[in-house]
Amino acid sequence: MTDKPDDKPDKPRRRLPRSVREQEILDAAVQVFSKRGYRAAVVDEIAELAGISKPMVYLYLGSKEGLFVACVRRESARLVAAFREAADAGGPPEGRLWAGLAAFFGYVAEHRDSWVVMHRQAPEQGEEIAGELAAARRSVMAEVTGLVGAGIAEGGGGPIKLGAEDAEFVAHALVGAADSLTDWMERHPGESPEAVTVRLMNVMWVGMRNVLAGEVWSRPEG
Amino acid sequence: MTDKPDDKPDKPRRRLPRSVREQEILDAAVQVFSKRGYRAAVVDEIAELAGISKPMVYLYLGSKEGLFVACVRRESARLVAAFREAADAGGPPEGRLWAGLAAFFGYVAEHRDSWVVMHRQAPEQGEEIAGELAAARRSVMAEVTGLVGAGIAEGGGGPIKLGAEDAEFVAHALVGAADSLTDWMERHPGESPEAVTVRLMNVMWVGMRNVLAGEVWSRPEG
DNA sequence: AAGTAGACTTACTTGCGAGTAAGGTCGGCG
DNA sequence: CGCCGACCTTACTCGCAAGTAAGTCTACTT
Repeated sequence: MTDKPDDKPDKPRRRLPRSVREQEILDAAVQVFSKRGYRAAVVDEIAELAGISKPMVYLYLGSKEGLFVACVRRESARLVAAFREAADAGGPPEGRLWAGLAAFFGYVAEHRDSWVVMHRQAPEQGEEIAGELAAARRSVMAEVTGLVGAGIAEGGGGPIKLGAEDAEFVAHALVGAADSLTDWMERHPGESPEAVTVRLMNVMWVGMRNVLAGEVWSRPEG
Repeated sequence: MTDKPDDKPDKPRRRLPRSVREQEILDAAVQVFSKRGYRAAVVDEIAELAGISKPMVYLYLGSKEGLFVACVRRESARLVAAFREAADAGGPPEGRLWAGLAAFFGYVAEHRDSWVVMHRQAPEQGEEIAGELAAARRSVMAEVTGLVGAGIAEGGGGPIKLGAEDAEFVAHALVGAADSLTDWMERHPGESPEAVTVRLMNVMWVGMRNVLAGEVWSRPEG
């Protein structure tokens, strides 16, 4: 409790190498940006949460904007990595899509801040920020589109022909649904990410499969 | 309407009754909030866009927060009204869901600002704001859940039993997919809201229908 | 015409938060 | 030791934007 000068660093000002401290700053920034949004986030709060003072943040990350961009880059890379690792396993596209989505839900459930930061920011100022957010979304979307496209190609023997545009459409629908379902998951803590994935596959994959098989829906009349 | 027969049409410094001016302020506010996000939006800009000066905004709406809340209330009421009007027509739940979703896409395509304001704001500060946004989302979700539930009940003759929880799940997936697809629509201006709705129904409704008929998807094997 | 109420403005005050200057502390190494 | 480079701080500046005080203008009533 009482701080000994050098024996047991219970909670003294730890002196950390830059590489470590930078990651801690990013950890704190993701939390605060996620909670408050970019504009309402206060750099002082991020610094305090990281256990240092504001000038360190500016020394290491340059500016609030640079800090945010670094967050988005790191977090989107993490999500894409999680998705890819799960989906890169062999097997049919169906199983790989399942694995990818399950990884997605698992990631979002466990790192909710990360997801909110990279996907739920208002289209606020800054060409730089807008571009970085767009890039992050695009990279996630590209992963999903790839898998969906593979699924379409596999089921391509039927009477319906679907192309790249359709894969993009389904990918958008899937990602949007997944995003919205993270809210649903919060109100249903009993449901595991895997269970949610199965539910989603039941609605969307079965639909796609049957469309490919020829069961096309069309507007009743009116 | 009728031009005053006095001086320049260049600067028509119109004097408007409060009820009218308030609506113009809200129109401007929705534009600016949508473009910049709540926190980055500047009241002066809203006032200028509405053709008046800042104190009028405060006189009529009380505060920036009050202004935002009023926007969210008005816009979400509009969207719900559009959805309800389309979906209240008779016919099978399937057709009503189609009509509701088509109205939704139509609304979002035509009043993009409105949608962005009520659904894409960061979870910024303010219990008041957070509550209002949550209420807006809930009212939209409730509409969709109702229709989906009706669809489930109609198809309830099959071997699979789905309940209120499942309707809520599907509604979340639908709304999220619809939200994300508004981005897709921006890159495919050729696709009408109706066409997008048909695509979405093909993926999701067909899936739901077949799940109800017994075609359950389950995870291949790990 | 004179009075009044409500629409509208200019010109502030105030606080907050991004960014910075200037320096403090600590460990290692000649 | 003494100094160097890294980590880290206190204590500012300064601009921007929320909110307001105090008044002006005009349409309408009597």
